[in-house]
Amino acid sequence: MKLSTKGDYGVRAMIALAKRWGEGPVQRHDIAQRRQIPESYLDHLLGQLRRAGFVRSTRGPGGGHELAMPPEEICLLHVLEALEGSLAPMQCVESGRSEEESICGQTWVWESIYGHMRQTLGETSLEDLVNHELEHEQQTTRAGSYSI
Amino acid sequence: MKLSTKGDYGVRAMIALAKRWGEGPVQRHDIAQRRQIPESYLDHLLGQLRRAGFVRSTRGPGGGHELAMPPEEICLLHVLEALEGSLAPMQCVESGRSEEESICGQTWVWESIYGHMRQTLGETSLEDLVNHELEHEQQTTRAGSYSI
DNA sequence: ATAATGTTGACTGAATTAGTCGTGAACCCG
DNA sequence: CGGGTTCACGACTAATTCAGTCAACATTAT
Repeated sequence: MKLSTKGDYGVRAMIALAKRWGEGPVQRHDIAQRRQIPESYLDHLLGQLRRAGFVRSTRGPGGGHELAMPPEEICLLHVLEALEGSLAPMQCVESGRSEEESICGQTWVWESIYGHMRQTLGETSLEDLVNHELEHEQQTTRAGSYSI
Repeated sequence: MKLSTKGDYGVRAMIALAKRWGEGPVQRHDIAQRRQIPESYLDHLLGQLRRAGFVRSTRGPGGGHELAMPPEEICLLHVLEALEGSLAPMQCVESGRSEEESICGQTWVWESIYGHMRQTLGETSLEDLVNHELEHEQQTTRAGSYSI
């Protein structure tokens, strides 16, 4: 039941872009370094995200990548599905074949879990993730600020 | 985010055993056939389930496998964890390392999803699965009973 | 004894994942 | 124009995991 690194990395990259929303293109190299993603691999992910319409890229000096829409309009579910395809934990959950149901016997449980997962991921936008991260940063900054 | 066939097959096998609870040992061959599991692979799964204490096996003629405790005392979560190890969708969800949090940025979402998943799987016993299956069988039987 | 059954671990093939690399294309600047 | 910067794409590879087989062995009923 692991999320692949593809999904993980992809979301990290999107968070990185969301954090710079409105500040012009961010370079691949920059994203890779900040979020610890192999740069040449990041290429593929950005490609998929661009084709899915979430990212806009410009070449040449001063080029880079940026979100194609505001962070609050992009939810985790769509990003992950663009990268990984369906997140369904079992075949029969997606296909809904009742023939297999009698052999498998657990479809209904996984359907429930999958439904909840989709809802949670669907309700969480990049903006939420960024805000959450900013809060966390404030805390650690405040804690360390005695050292001035 | 797929569940491996190991987990799927293992649960199928446990349902098969739960359905025969109290009727003595069931043979590997029987389980494999009913639930469409490769018989030699089922071996491994039963081994793991036995070592985890869910299944009791007896050798020799008339031998086979049976649950080591009543179906209502075995939940899906424990069965799956015995087979697959942790079901955590990401490393950092399990380890709870806050250093990675700042790079990954999505841990809290997955923690929530994982928590819900564990709760659902923990609340679902083999008995529940068997009952659900019996209800479903009744429906299909009733629907076809005009053919007498 | 012997036949039926479970037990174990080594082994293998296939599939998927996780990348790398090279070439090319667009763009900017002088 | 020409050279440096940056993305774009596809071919290729390495590593890992998954799924499954097989053979030798242990235990028990009769």
